[in-house]
Amino acid sequence: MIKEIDTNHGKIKTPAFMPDATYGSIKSISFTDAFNSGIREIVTTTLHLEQKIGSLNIKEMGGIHKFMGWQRPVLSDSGGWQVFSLINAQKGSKNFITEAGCSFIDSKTGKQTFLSPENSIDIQLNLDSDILTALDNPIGASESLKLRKESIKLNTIWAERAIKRFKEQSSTKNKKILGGVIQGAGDFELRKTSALELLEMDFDIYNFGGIPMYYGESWKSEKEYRLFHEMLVFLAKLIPANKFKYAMGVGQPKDIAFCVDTGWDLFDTVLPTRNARHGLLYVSSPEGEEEIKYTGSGELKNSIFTYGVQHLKSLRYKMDSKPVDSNCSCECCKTVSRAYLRNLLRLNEPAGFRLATIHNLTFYTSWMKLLRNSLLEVQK
RNA sequence: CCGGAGAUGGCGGAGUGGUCAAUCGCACCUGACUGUAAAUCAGGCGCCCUUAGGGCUUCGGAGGUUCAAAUCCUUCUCUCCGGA
Repeated sequence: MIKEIDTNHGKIKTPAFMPDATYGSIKSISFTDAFNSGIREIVTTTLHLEQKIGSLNIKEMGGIHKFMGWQRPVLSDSGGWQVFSLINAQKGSKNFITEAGCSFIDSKTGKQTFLSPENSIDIQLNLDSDILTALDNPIGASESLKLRKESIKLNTIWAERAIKRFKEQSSTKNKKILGGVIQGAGDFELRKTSALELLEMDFDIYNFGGIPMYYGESWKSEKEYRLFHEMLVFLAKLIPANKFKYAMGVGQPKDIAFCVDTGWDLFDTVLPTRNARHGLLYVSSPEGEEEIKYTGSGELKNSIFTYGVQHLKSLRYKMDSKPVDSNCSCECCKTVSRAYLRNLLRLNEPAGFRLATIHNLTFYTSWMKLLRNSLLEVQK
């Protein structure tokens, strides 16, 4: 469904895709580039900003919008993902999690940052982001049931403490929005428990803390990929219609289409930006190496969405003088050939990263527009 | 001309009797990437067989020693350094 999220820095038209500006920057492009690529809202990360810059410093500099030079909505992630990727997945490191919170050590500087549900909120308020996220505690499906249950319990406790702090600190004139993150890996019962406990707390947004639901490669098997989709459908049904649904880390264009089809509103992923740097370009389907297709089955019943992909560093583009996508009007497609961009990327030239990123973000924003228009058609 | 050093797979550069089709880096090829510790990572990279594995031809050229040579010997060619 087409909805709007009203923030201090403008309205977000959903379904919306927000690129990740993890360190306060969308890698290899400027915010002007992002805007010109159709981006209207972005995600940034609490832990990284706190660790590298310091939220109090950013507050002193006038807040994250002024600091970055971006006057549109900013969503801050809580640092919960780092709990998973930097602590759970790296056993034996000096990082740790307790009920109080979690500690991260910057491997490059040795600097320790402690994140609790409360100070994660404080940090995000210092940043002055528009949409905040409660500190969450993800868990992998390969852990024991006992551990998974404990993890969900802690996730709920943290969420409760986060929303309490949020309500204490937020002023009425400065409207802020808070999201709570549903965890539970690939287990429907645990997900349901997590969702119902969080629903009692009345967050503005409910987040799917999901991708990846599994450690290693296994989650990409057909069976688990199906489970991932089933889980998204399952959770979407549990979340009331007056709440926004944010599928964190999702994902591939076809998965975003699937999520939009099943009622999810917000998305973020590093795929378009990272893949751009690595030479994987998203294009309209006739221009790609193979057709990737999503056929609507929910709200978007009877609609078909297709696109393609180019491994631009491949030899096959060496002498290709066509633009990356002749149906695209971004700076990249208007000015350079595949062959030239391929060269820039192979040489790790920043100019190549920039053009490829601009292209992929333009693709993503067009994709979202396509999905939104399809929803509008259906709603008529 | 004399003395010294050296010639290794696209390049750089290990290896000085068997475990060497030959470490490693670069380049090259293919693939991955999902709330970014990612300009990253994985695999391939003499030829042939679809893989496990096997077969074949390689370490400047030619010849020799040895059960066995990129590795030892002889010789030729070339390169670099020093001295006339």
